[in-house]
Amino acid sequence: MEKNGSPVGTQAVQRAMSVLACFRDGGPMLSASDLARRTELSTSTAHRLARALVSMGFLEQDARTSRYRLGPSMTELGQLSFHQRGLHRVAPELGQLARATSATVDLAIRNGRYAVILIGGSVDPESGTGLRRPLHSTALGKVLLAWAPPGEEDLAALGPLRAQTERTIVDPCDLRAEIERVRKTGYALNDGESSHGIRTLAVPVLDRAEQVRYALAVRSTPEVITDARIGWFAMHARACARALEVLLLSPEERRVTDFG
Amino acid sequence: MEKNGSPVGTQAVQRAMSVLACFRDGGPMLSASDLARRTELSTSTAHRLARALVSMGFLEQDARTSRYRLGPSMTELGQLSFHQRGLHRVAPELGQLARATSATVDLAIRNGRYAVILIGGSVDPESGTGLRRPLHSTALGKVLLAWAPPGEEDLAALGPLRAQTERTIVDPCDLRAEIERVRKTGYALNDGESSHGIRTLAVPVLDRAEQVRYALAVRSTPEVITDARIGWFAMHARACARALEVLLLSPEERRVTDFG
DNA sequence: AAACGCGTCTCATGATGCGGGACACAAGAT
DNA sequence: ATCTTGTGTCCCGCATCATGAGACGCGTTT
Repeated sequence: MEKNGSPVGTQAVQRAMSVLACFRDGGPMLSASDLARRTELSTSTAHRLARALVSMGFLEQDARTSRYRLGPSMTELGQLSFHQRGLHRVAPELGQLARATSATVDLAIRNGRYAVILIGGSVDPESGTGLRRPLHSTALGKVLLAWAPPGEEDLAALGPLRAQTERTIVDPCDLRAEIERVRKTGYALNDGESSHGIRTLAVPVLDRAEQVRYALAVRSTPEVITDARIGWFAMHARACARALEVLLLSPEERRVTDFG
Repeated sequence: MEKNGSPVGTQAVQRAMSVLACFRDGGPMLSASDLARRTELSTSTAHRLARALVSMGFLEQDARTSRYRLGPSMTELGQLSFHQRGLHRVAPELGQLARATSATVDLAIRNGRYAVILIGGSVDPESGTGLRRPLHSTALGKVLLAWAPPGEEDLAALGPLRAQTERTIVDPCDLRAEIERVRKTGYALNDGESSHGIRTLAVPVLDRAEQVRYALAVRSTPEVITDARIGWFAMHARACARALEVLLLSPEERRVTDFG
């Protein structure tokens, strides 16, 4: 994938993972040649890796079309990690925030050069569970950059800052300044920088080590999130973030009819 | 993992996946040497694989303890596959069944030699999201065996049928007969075969190809699920299963405040 | 019919992953 | 204090393993 650090010792593994990573952007079902194209591997290699992944349940192959999709092991380990993070407990809180603000609410984590929305409540193509958003042009991303853990705060590692709209911050210096502002004010704003007529406000969510692990965002139009009401939205978002922090900290506790 | 088919061409990948698989049974955080022990790999290899997985976000390493846990890519792809399967839409239905029957409800998928609970609403150690249950000693497992897809119906591949209680079916012939009965009646029963004083009833959930993809179970004590009421529970479970089938088939449709 | 695209498999080659071993560090045990 | 045991980390030569060209059969398109 990235031509970076890890020099040797793991080529096959990296390639296998990049096969899995295809499903992030590609549709839910990909053919063997799709995989070969997307990963830029030879068909033999892609095919062999896919078979290996199938044999361990990380992919599964449709009997009729012989196309691949993410397999039960992926769902299993994903659910496991979702629960180990305690994320199943936060959904009700997010719904409450969505209703209180009449906005779309997303919870995201950083994964490499992207903010990944783990729980999201919208159908619009820029929000919703599973989506990967750029770090420099979204409120979620700015929050995750502003309090990035040591080793991940390098803006140069983001590569060229692609413009999504004419308001997108494309100059690294401007981005640095913006991120400094986010750190000062405690929240990030995206005012039409990733798509026209959409305004997003995001705040950090801390883990037990007091490090920013997730970002919480409310999205709506500038008519709803007006300049005058930004403070109000920030307050609500932060209150929700604090509630999430408590939920994520607290030990396991479920009832029989809980299905978050 | 299994010493089966795939002869060559994928050793590194299989090993990397078996590193990930450690987290199924092990705790949420494992040290490098834990991984080496569980995978039966040399410490060098386990370490190198773990590093590779970290570099791609499939694992993450705690800065303080240098132990590993499942990483954001795992959560991301897991959530993606969870949504691609449409599973986020079924939780309310499961909750309703749980309330209607005053029982614990679990939805499971087959993964190799296990039934994996993808959504479960209980704290008891035999139920709940993420758990792996044997196929031969659970109602969920019997359902998944009874309508196994071609290539997975071989009971011999299950290995020795380990006894959980004195009622567990350990003879392959008995299991074959039991499975035949499940096919005939349309539901499976587990009456203290995996743990004393627990009775479970499971029914199949079909996908769009009319194949059994999931199993749905209600669990309680024999005092609740009495012999006389088994039919009633089966009916309710099947009704819920049908509702799930419709939900899983229907195209994407969410509202802003949905947080399944 | 011919030309494509696709999924699948084989096989010789050498690049790649392997693990013994070394080192540093920490926490008990003697 | 010194030894012991368990860690996490990294190097580096050897040979095992992954690699990709190519072949084959099968549909669909031209």
